[in-house]
Amino acid sequence: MKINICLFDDSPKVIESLTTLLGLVDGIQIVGSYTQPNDVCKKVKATQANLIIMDIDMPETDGISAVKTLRENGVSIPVIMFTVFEDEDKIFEAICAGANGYLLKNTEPTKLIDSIKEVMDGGAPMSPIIARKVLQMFANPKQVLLVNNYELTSREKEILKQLTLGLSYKMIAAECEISFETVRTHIKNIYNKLHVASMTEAVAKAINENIV
Amino acid sequence: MKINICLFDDSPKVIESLTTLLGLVDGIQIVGSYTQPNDVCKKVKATQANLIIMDIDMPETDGISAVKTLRENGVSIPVIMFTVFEDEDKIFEAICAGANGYLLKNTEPTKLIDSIKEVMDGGAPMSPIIARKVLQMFANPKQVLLVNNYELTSREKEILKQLTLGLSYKMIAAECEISFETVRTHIKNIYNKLHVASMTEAVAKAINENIV
DNA sequence: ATATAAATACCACATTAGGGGGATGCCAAT
DNA sequence: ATTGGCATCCCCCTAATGTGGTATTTATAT
Repeated sequence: MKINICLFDDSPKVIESLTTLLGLVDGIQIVGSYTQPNDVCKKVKATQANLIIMDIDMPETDGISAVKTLRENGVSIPVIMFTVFEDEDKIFEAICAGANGYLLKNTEPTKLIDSIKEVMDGGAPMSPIIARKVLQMFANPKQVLLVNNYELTSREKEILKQLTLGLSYKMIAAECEISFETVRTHIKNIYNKLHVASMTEAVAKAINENIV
Repeated sequence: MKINICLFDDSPKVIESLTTLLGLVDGIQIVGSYTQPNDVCKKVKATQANLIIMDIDMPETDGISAVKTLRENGVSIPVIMFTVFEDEDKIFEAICAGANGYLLKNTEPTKLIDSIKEVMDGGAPMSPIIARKVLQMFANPKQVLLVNNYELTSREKEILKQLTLGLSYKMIAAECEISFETVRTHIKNIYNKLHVASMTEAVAKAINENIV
């Protein structure tokens, strides 16, 4: 089965060289190339592509948003990010957006072709540096965590933790061996610091922002 | 610079075939092979290896624990997991333990050699299926690890979603344009299905298990 | 020595949430 | 034709939360 590629890159040079390179390979053809991913869904559908190669840094719409748009619209054909960025933010965002591969622009032609085949076989080709960083981020998600400092005291954090476990005021009082009223006081203070007004909001915030 | 490999695999056959294969490659040599990773730090140090290939399923000590032990003892030389397991749990654990690559045992010899070179160049070689799964886990860490089917109806999910946003019964009623009592009924049903008895538990479960 | 922050505790009052019912209309599957 | 699931609505009653206060003790910092 033929591999039909839809290419997005703001640099005509890149489009040209990829077109030349991939044109030489049997079973691979570029069926559409665009310098910006506006109306990305339409463009992809029009070309009947079964693989997308997407630059990240483009004027107007960036490639990561474009991938997000595709996925939100139910387009599930594989996308390889093709970019110069190797910082963790971009990698993280691209993967979360739904990219299936991440290659740096300095990738050698033969590697690029291998990667295209690999992604079509259900793989997830990544440049070595990228793969290493992905594993690091995976193993050590702390860096990716949100920075939030609500200046909760240790007791407050402890009680917030109990809330996220579904304990009631009474149960927390028993658990911490303090009075019911003290629990109420702490929770009032927690609400003030988190700017919330209910247990559910506090719990949602605590879990989502990894406070506890 | 020579690549000196320390190999751990409980199957003598695997050790033999890898020794034969890698022996043919210039610049690569196996400097130690063991059928179990007991005293893994000592063994690795003794062989002066600069790369470890580690099976997962071994009697006594498993390969993932061995990697953990190495990392805890400050041994930072790259480790490639070499295994038949392709389930998410094992992949996840191996990476978190500190593995730098993850290859399936059906990897072709040429790919294996490429991967060894790649990991020594700072990459993170993974078999295509593994790479794909890593990205999936990365993009959506919760969904992959948990299988939840509480059989909530779409309306119930909608209301549970509102709960996680911190809305009260009243506010949900207004938002969904249904009566307060209907909201209560839905929430009672949600609690039954989730086996919880309070908003906080429901919210915590919903967020943690990615139900909404 | 004295603010300051944290943890503790209490009261009063209003609002919200939770558990037990029962009931109706709609729609799809049998 | 009837059953079952879903969404809708209502009632009663109790328990739990939220909001507004005030107050004591202890440890730490100025």
